[in-house]
Amino acid sequence: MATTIRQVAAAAGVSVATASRALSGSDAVIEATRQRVLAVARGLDYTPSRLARSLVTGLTGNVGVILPDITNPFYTSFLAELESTLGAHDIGILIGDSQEDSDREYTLLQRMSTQVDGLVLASSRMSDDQIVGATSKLPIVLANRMLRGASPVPGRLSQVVIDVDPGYTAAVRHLHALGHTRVTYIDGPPRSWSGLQKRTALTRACAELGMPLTIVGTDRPGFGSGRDAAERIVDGSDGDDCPTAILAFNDQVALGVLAACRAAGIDVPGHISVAGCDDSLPDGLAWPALTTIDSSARTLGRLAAQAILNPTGERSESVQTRLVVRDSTARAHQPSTFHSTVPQPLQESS
Amino acid sequence: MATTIRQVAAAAGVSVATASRALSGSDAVIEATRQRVLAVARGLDYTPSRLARSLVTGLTGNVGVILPDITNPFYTSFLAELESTLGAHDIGILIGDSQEDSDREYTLLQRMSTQVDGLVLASSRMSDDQIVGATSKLPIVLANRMLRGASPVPGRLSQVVIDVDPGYTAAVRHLHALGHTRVTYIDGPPRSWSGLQKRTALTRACAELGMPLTIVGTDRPGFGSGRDAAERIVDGSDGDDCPTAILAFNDQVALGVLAACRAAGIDVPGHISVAGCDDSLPDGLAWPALTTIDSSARTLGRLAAQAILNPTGERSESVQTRLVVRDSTARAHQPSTFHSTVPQPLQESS
DNA sequence: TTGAAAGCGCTAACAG
DNA sequence: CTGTTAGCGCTTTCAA
Repeated sequence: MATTIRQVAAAAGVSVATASRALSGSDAVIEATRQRVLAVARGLDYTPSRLARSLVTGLTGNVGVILPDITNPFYTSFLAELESTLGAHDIGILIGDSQEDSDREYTLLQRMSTQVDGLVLASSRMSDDQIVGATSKLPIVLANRMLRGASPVPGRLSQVVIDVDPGYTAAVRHLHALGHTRVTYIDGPPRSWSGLQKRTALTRACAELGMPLTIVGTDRPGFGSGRDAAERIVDGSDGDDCPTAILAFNDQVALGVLAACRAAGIDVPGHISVAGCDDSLPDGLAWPALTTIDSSARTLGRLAAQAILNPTGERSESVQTRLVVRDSTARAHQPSTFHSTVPQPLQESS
Repeated sequence: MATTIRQVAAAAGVSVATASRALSGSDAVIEATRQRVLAVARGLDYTPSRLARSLVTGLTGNVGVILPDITNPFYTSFLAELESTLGAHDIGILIGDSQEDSDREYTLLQRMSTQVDGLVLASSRMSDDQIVGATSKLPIVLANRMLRGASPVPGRLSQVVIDVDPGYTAAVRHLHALGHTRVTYIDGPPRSWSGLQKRTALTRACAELGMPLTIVGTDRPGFGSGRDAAERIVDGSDGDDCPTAILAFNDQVALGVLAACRAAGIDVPGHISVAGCDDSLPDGLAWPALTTIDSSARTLGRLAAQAILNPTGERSESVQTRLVVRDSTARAHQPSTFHSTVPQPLQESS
């Protein structure tokens, strides 16, 4: 059995109360006593039980983090920043991977609820009602997701998001200026809030410029989805309706697009321009260097950590985005090289 | 305040003892009573406090996982498998990122020690003594690391590792058979146990074939390190001592090597062959497709989870490895042609 | 089959 | 400044 505070107290010849005070750095202890207690504690290799402490104080010193896919670099960066910021405050992290499944997310939330002081829900797939309901058990930080305006935001809910609008709008304008006429967007998972934001921004920006937009969905926003989607796009097109540019939900998806193009012998950016989102790739990973939208998962992690550390009631912060132009986007390929120039009507599913 | 078992008991008209029994599925409760308690509990939205339960049972239902870099896909896969396996048994996970730092690792261990039932140390950078010492506080599963034979292995320590020897040996023989004469190995972090294994396997295999081996180190085993190391290798060599093949600590490093070669106009595998380790890349990510050593982080995660679930005293399991030949390794380039300033086409006759 | 009571290890009044 | 006392929410003897 591990050493308890009672043994420390006994060995130091003081009461448990005094031992507790000495150990927890209360100033209501004379220095000599404190030193004695501390020395004894060290000698006995005493580690206070956070469990017992939590039970009485009602504070656990832990926060729970639930995310859709711990294998996705976006969440991994987010988590790294969160962990290091909170770790510096001696706060521990309970982690749960919901695997994009809202039921599993709820189960995890339940399991964590009695052993954490708060919860960070990254890209939650739960309904607004479920989330609002959960705030009655715990303070919650919603990351990369916002409640639809309608529902009243409870006091114990913070929201930190990435405002993708400027970035995606700039991307569309950038492509338009380069003469692109048909752009396809490869979206993220169906229930993704940020996917909705991106679709919305793109739809608006394209409409403003009179550019047709095609949207295709994926289940998981990774390399494989991007590659598969791009293969379908390329295979399913004759020259006429093949997009001149592909925008992706994130850099991983864009990487998949680049791979599919390479495999199909399609030059990027010669024939098709490609852009990603997150600016998450180290220099040189993508070839050609990927035009992307700078949206830092790390920054989001920091904001989430601050919301946890500083729960000033409801709050809502957002990370700005901007376009980073690199080598994967260029002047549009001349349609004449394709078979025909007659524009086709494109369906749009948003 | 959340509902307590006392309130449930009161509302159901039974004692807390009975309520507890009903809730925890003890058979010493008449069915009618159980149903009543359960109904009341549901009505009150009761969630049992794991904290309180832990305090009395001495079991937390959590395990801690400490790893060197949560941003590294290897650990991320490992963690995903671990989380999902343990999650299925309703076991929670406390996570800690040591950032390759053994002091931080020890701090995390301390912090977790009173709120977990066991600890998984992935690629621990702590000393054997520290690890052995820690087993007195907790059952420990060492993943991707073994104690040096000397120290007696305590009963509460399990070790699950990847046996890289077959894979790296096969890689060396493969290169030798292709006529390679100078191979350079780009290693992982200084204190890495698996790095030591790899160096050892390579050194032996090369010695057996009379092939010289150069080893260069990195701090963090990622894309950037691989790229930088490869740049140095290429820049620092004139044609004569430039390696004909580069082996890497893992696929991320190998990816960096590929990028550096591409940037320098060096053809892979025409001029230099490259191989990674882990077989962690989705098909199409690397170009050319990467020859690698199949060593599954997921499998390691599963073994670690089993060691936690089934603590049959000391145990030691290992995952086997084998070479997966793809397109990044080929017949060695003839030194005489190396000095040409123009990159050579891929094909080569033999 | 149920209930009363004794803690798990710790902190937080309240006295002294 | 220090000690005594009462729990935090739960499980688990031990009796009934």
